[in-house]
Amino acid sequence: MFVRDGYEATTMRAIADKVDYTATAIYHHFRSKEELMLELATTDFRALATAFGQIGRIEDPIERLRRVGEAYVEFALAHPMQYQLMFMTPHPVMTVKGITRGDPSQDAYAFLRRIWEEALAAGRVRPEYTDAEELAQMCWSSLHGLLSLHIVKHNATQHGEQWIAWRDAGKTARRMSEALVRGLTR
Amino acid sequence: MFVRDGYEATTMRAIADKVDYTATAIYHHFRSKEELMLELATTDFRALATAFGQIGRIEDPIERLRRVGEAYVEFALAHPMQYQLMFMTPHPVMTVKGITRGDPSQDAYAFLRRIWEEALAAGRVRPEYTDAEELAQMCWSSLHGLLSLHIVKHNATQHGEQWIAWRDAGKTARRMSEALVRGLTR
DNA sequence: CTTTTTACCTAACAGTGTTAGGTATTCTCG
DNA sequence: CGAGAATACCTAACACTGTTAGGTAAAAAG
Repeated sequence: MFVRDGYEATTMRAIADKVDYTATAIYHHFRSKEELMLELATTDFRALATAFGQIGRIEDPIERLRRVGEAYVEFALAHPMQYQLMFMTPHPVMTVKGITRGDPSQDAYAFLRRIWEEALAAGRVRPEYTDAEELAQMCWSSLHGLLSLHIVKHNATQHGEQWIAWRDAGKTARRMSEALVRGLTR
Repeated sequence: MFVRDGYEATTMRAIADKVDYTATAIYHHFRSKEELMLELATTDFRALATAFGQIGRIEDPIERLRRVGEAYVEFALAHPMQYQLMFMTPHPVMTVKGITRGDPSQDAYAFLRRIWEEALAAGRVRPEYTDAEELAQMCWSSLHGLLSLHIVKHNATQHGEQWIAWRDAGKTARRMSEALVRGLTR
């Protein structure tokens, strides 16, 4: 229901009706609506983290970059609601259970930044770019933009007309990343 | 109040209190909360549209692309709430007053697509990219990603810790666009 | 077999956007 | 100028939201 109708549109009473309980019964198992949503999302977030752990072993930083992008896109498209919760809500829940930030194997952003640090050290980057933080933010932003637009567009087209002839998200994301990396490296 | 606290957090009663009226008084001037917000946003949206009209006269498509990106970024950073309303909410208000879609001088996306159509016709694009729609979506997405992350990060940091060492949005946007365009053109 | 914990319910609260119905004030025009 | 109409605003209230208080029956513990 969260994925189909969105967080706001899914009411506690509607959830309770679905499982033949009262809304108040839910509060004996979860402290709040937010915590319920979070509990549902946590499993999938951990799956993303472990996928990153696998990728961490790849030697070539640019190849690792491609793979981490792929995994990220795959996650966002498979779990749009979780993605929305994590990166598109004004009140992001900072500390998702079991995901400590700062640890590259679990924190997507720090992982991405480290890749660029290695690429910089290896002399693979164009001279005008020297800031790993900036490079990471560029890469993340471009993918996030495509994914978030696809997610809100998907929600919007359920309730009306479609405006733009959207191309396949996964394919466009890959080709965009290729172009961006081509423009950043030498 | 909409810009400072966000759309949801700004209640009709709070707005009414601020101007020493009752909440119901507002409904004699605006049909709903959404229409009130829209009325406030419309002025700024038109400003963006006219800015695009000015840029439309530039000959070189790539130079025009740079300028349209600049104007877009400037708008988003100056009017974060309007930007959020337009591109980041699941229920986008499709028909903003005075902005008819499909018209390149007013519709940002169609404008961007036309630029790439011209660039393709002029042979300025790498052979692996032949779809103006895809090219437009890549450019728009990358800027949107950076801007939307900055906007939600700005909202988030008001209520707590900051997570990422964000670089200046305008500068990063420009350098990212440069890299992307470099990777797309020849 | 008693006691405590658990699981669930009915009512209700405080808050939201919004509407119905009524009352002054202002405007229109003969 | 003055009667009628339109406007501007108010108080109550509705339907909905997440959430809490307090009570009841069943299950678990000792």
